[in-house]
Amino acid sequence: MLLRMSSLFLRTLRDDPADAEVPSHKLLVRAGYVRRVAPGIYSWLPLGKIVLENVARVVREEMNRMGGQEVLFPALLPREYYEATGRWTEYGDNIFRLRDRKGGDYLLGPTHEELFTDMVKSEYSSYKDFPVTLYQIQTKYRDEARPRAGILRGREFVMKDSYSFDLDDDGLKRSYEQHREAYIKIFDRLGLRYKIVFATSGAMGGSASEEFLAPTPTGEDTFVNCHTCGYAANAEAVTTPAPAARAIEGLPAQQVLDTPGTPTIETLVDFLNTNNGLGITAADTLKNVVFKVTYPGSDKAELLVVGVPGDREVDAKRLEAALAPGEAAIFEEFHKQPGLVKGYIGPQVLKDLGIRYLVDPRVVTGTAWVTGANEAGKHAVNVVAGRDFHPDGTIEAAEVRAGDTCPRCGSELSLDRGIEIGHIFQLGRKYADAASLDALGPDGKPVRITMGSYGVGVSRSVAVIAEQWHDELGLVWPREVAPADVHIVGTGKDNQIEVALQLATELEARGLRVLVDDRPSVSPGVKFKDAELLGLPTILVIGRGLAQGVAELRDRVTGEKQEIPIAEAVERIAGLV
RNA sequence: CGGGGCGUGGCGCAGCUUGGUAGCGCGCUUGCUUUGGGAGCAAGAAGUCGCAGGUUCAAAUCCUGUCGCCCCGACCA
Repeated sequence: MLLRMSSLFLRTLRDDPADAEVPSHKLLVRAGYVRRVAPGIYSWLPLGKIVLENVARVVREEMNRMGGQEVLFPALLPREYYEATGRWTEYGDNIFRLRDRKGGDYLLGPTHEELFTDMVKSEYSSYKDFPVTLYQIQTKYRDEARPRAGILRGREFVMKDSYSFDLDDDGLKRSYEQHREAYIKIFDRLGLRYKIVFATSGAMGGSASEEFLAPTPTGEDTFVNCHTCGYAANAEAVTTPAPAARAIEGLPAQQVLDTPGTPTIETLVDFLNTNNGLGITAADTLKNVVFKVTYPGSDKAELLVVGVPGDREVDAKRLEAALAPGEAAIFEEFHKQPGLVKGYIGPQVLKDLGIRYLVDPRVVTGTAWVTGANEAGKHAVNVVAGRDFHPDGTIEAAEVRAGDTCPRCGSELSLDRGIEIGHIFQLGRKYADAASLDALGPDGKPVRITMGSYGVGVSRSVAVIAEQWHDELGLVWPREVAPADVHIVGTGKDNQIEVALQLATELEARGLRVLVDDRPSVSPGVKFKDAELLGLPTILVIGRGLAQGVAELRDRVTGEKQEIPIAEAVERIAGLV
């Protein structure tokens, strides 16, 4: 492959685009890889298209190597497929919906479980056909509430999604492990730094699940990390170690105190310490937050009170993850529930009111709390779990903080941000059940198929690589995804450009992918800046040393420059691949 | 959906407070010079100032409305 800058469809920009905030967005636009068309929708220019294809190629090679078979489904889908699994409703505003001329409902596929399931069902029917793994690399559409950060979160994006179909749970585990291995190879080859973390399966349903998160300051996912034992989990999926239950006997009886004007934890703690000489902290209080929980397809809302230590907020993401597919909204209509006194809610009365009460795992039997007394201006102290109130269960909804206890080894957890580049999970039989996907077993009885679902953000990976691989001068592509292996710059008033073109041809013949800057009458400074911005891993400058038969070889990663004989430079470059 | 910011040639921006010929840098075109760090000189092309209505002799500028975009949050395989 030989690309000539004199004719390459490329325009680099000297300034950062005004609408870009994150490095990958700024650089991919400035370096002429992508252009914005609409919010969250981007065009790929020649160099960007090459990088995107390179990422797709790596993904494809590793998927094939693990035995996956590539298929391609349409992005434009009729409603029926999503109706059967309830997701036409479940996905809400997040899918692009459209109508054909006859008024039929269609959507642009946000994900393709239904199609894969249906295809396997219609083609395969014997246990002898399984296991099988199918995948596709395809454009997905999601009408995100807020696309952001260039191609890190778009409304149209390229994704590899695959699905494994197995006869039993052991088979599913094997397929899952195979994918995990393949993903490790993929992301290693792409030069990405990433962390594999425990995850929740979200709206997709299913059980075992891990995410591949690329740590970046601009990441949208928060995850915890234990530097002692290696435990890592998405904040949504972190489990809180529950302390051992304590004895209730001998604890002082609960007592109601007048605490006028203390509707918040802060005012309450302040009041009790000042007026009652208690010396408590927010962590000694039990905060009770009321939510309305709705489930897809139903318009009835169920009330739920969540109890967390008063020094912690309820984390909306964790709550949603814990309730999925239910959705929680803050309850505001206190006039409809006279039993719940805003600012003074305590769990003592919830059983009688018939309201479900779930607590943070730290609220174990025998712990005593300062909490609401269900009367305006009154709180109660020494309210003991298991004696004065009986929760309906626990829920992982309290915010996670750096320094929290590792659920595996008890050390302190650290908190980092990352971008999800891959997600693998054992889906189980949700979609197989919806589609009645069975294989006929050796005994003539049907066996329900169990599925795994696995995704790689292909276009997102391009942006994440840019996020992780750049410096103040521009992009620095890992060779495997770079638009070319070498960037040859011809600059000077003699025959430098001619020589650069000759070398480009020679290297191309030896199997390298070459980009040559053969633009006449462009000043050296511009060519150097462009080479740095574009970010090919190796730069060869044919310039002022030409008369002496010398070229300058630059390593874009290390910044190292050396003047060496041209012939030697060519050999060195040829030896890179 | 809540909060903040912004809409002026292809890109980045000034002008708006105090109404009066639409400007700067980059990029683009032509010519000459220049060629190791985003060159110089000269001459050009290109904008109904997001849109609609209003005030006014006169609106990029003031008023009202509206649309769009960006950022933070909510939301989100």
